[in-house]
Amino acid sequence: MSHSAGPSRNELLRGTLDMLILQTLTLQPLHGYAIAQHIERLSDDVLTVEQGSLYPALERLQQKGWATSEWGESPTGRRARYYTITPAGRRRLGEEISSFDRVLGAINRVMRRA
Amino acid sequence: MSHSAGPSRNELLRGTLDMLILQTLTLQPLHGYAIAQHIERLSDDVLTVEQGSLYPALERLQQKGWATSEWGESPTGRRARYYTITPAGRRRLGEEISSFDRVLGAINRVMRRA
DNA sequence: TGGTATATGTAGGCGTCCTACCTATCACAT
DNA sequence: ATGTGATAGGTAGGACGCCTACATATACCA
Repeated sequence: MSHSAGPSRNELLRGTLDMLILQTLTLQPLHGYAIAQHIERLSDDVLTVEQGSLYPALERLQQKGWATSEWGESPTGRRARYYTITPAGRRRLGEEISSFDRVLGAINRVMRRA
Repeated sequence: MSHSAGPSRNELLRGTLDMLILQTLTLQPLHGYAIAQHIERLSDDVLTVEQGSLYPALERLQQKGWATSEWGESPTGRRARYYTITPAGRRRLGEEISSFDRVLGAINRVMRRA
């Protein structure tokens, strides 16, 4: 175990993982482990990306045609699968952002702070 | 059917329904159907609250002690179960709002718009 | 020699939501 | 009178997305 005690609370809004991964891949192709680290660090460790969520998500993105992958070598010299966002993936990301903002605005109106 | 064709897209962020219901109940005790309408209308019909989501959610809230209910009569003269938020429910609502804002801030940082 | 970080994955379970259904009452139009 | 739509409450079954836990392997360092 790398961190202190306490039940690691589930800090990820359901349905946002694909968006976060696609956004991360707009910067550069990355392997899964690095994608997770990037999301966790940019979020100041508020978000956690478990392997059991990450790899199925990456599999989904490929099946939908939003990312491709190929084996490569990480900076540390280990084998790693590098993921690249596709043009369809960029379009999809735009749609997910729009939808997210739309729903978020709606939530804020219900919460009386729009 | 009351609305036009097309697969009614799932417009509700997973995990936010309890928060939206509790927030609605801070205004006044309401019955389930009216809660759903209130959320839908305040959200400009962006959010939809299906009965299959609503009633299990209300059941959850009662089991957790965040709301109580009693039978009453709606303005239209029909029998209706009125839900009231408890003090514990108000505390819970505060926690859910804090958590939501924390995660939202984190997402915005990852999406590079914090 | 063993532990930690890196790296990829799978299996099984769980909660939340949706679809689809059912019942019932009341208002209103046909 | 008949039926349609809005109001009102509910259940059953399944899909989906995430988590926990496990399994494997390599590189590096103490």
